[in-house]
Amino acid sequence: MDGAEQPKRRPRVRRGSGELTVADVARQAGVSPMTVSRVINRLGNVLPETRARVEAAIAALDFVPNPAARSLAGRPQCRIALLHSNPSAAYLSEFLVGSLAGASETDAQLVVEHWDGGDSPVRLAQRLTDHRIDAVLLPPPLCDDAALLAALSASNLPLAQIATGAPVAFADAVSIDDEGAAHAMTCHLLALGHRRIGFIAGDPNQTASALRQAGYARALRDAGLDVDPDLIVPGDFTYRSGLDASERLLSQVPRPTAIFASNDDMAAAVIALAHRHRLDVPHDLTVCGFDDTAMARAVWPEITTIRQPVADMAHRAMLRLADRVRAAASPDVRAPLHEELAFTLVERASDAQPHEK
Amino acid sequence: MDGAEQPKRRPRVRRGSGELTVADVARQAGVSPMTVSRVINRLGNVLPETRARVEAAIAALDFVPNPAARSLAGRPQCRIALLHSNPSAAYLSEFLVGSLAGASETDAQLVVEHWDGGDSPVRLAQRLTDHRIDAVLLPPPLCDDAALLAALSASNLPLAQIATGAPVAFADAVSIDDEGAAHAMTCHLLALGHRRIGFIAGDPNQTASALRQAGYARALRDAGLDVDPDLIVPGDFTYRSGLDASERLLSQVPRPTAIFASNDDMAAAVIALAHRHRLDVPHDLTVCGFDDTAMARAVWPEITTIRQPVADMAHRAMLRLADRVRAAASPDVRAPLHEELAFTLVERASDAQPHEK
DNA sequence: AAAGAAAATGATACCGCTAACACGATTGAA
DNA sequence: TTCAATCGTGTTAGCGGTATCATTTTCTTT
Repeated sequence: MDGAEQPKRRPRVRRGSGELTVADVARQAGVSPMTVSRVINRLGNVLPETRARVEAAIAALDFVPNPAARSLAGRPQCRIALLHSNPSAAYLSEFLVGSLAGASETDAQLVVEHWDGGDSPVRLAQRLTDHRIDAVLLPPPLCDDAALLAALSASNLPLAQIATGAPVAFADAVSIDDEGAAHAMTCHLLALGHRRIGFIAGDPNQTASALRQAGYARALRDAGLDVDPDLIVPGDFTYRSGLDASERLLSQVPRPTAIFASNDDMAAAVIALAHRHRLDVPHDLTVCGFDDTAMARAVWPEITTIRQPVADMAHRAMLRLADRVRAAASPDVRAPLHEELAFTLVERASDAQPHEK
Repeated sequence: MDGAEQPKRRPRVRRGSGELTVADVARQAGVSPMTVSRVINRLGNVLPETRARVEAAIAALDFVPNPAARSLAGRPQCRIALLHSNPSAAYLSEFLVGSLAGASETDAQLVVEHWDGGDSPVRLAQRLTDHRIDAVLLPPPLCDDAALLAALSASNLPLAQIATGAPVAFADAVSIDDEGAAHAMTCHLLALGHRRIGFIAGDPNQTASALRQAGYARALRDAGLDVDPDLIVPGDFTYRSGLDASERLLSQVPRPTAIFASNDDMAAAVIALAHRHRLDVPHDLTVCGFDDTAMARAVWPEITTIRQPVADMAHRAMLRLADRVRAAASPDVRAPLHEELAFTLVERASDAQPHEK
């Protein structure tokens, strides 16, 4: 041993979690870490052959980049709020599942915020920016609140409306064709042979309601039938309103042979009331709903309804917002995009051909 | 200018997002960044006076530490899976909201995973560890699946059972006192004056079912009443089963004056059937449920039920798991903790005193 | 074919925070 | 009084990526 004093520092203890890093992949592929990063992020200027080698290495090692490091190293953080008004809304869980999937895909953080209208929209916007929220996801019914939309937009927050009937110019929107779906359902009832079809409208404050009613009316007209105003009764999407509405419909003479409710809760109410009137569903009365929420399969008979791909919608909206937040600095701010996803008519047990008396 | 060549590198462009850092706080407080970190993480060995100064600086600047940097700098990552079997279960959204709150508090990542029993439990465990899941949150009914629990535990994954009736020794558990809650509800019915109280049992595969039934029976015995086996009918938590069960109860002579269903879906079915029998709820028949899911407020009259603080439960479980994952390296592995949260009896419109005929 | 432009890749320095260690100031024990 | 243990705080070196610039290679162009 020489007399020179040893350097004081000993080799530091590794803190690393032992997980793979870009360096491991780089070694395996015989390139530099930077090239690996380029491949991962699909940045151009990588020879196809190199890219292939790196991709092979990634696959071989089953490498997953560390999101924390990623976001720390320059990629802007991205916190997206899901603003809801009703924590027990039936669609919320599907909503969350979809958003969460989108969030983890884009390495965004999902923050669930609640707003019941107690604060003013402006205060809410303030609260959100204080919480460093970068964008907001708006499920119904909040997606149709004009004052809210205005306030959030004024705070320069990118917005996404989900399942709205009236997309605004300054927000992204993902929805289904409510009018078309209601049209399809009505056609389905017509095809079964129904001619007197009652319709229970939805909450007039939600934009989708009018669209659904329009689809119903168009289908009747297309079939050469008159739209009888007596067969259209108001509702507000609650079970209770469905009870009142169906009472009005079922007391008519002649009674409608089918009732199309604007959502499943009201459809469930129709079934309950029909049973109280000693009517068999679907033998004496066909009932159908809209949304395919848990209620549709909770009751008996299970309700024929329109399925909205809620999880998908939330997923798409999430990706779109993350994109927008990350691209905010760049010059090419894309115009808001209004996307329409396909709905499905799911036939269950509450519909049948009209019964000849 | 001197002739020496300028260093090639120019000052780098700042990539920072302009957000505050520990350094800013340190400057403001006149200490080093490390001391700020110590204060934030409540590590000991900081003079109270220094701590106060730092805390003041944090408050003044409204500083929030960057979670990405935090986890990158050593704190072990923490990915927790919420494993569910039914994406549209009524409680799932509350569940997610609570878990998400816990996740953001502890800087853990929540991953939602679905399992319908298609894969073997062992394969599932494999899949989870492949996805680098560190711990698993189990809501009902999965929290009672013995094979699943065994497989996950064998993979060394910390587990938390939520709302289970039978906590296992090797998992954390957060639940309510199902037996006590059922007892309380039954006492409530007795206090109203009911003596013939029907009971609809829950799915025998879920451990909470037996507890609820036991609570019902104990309350009757406490009141000096016999437990009439004819008044206890089986169910499986579905609306459909509630329909069958209540048919059996309502056809008895004398008819029960109250029916206590083990969950809200079945209670809703009781109401529907009662209406079909031209019975007014609650005038002719008192109905109550359990869980306080969306169904309880969807139907009319709204159902008197037992509220489980699902969001809180998920929240607590989440914190516990994050703790456990982070403490995994340390020697003092705490014993699993079984926690019991308070329930609430929420009175709505489906109960009343028995009506004298 | 030489010079120049463009493309591919590498090297370096961070992002914001904290583990590990260093070090001066107290405090306590011998 | 001297030396060691302790405490409070500062210093250094990463964590695992990526922005930026440097360098090398390849392809044009005249």
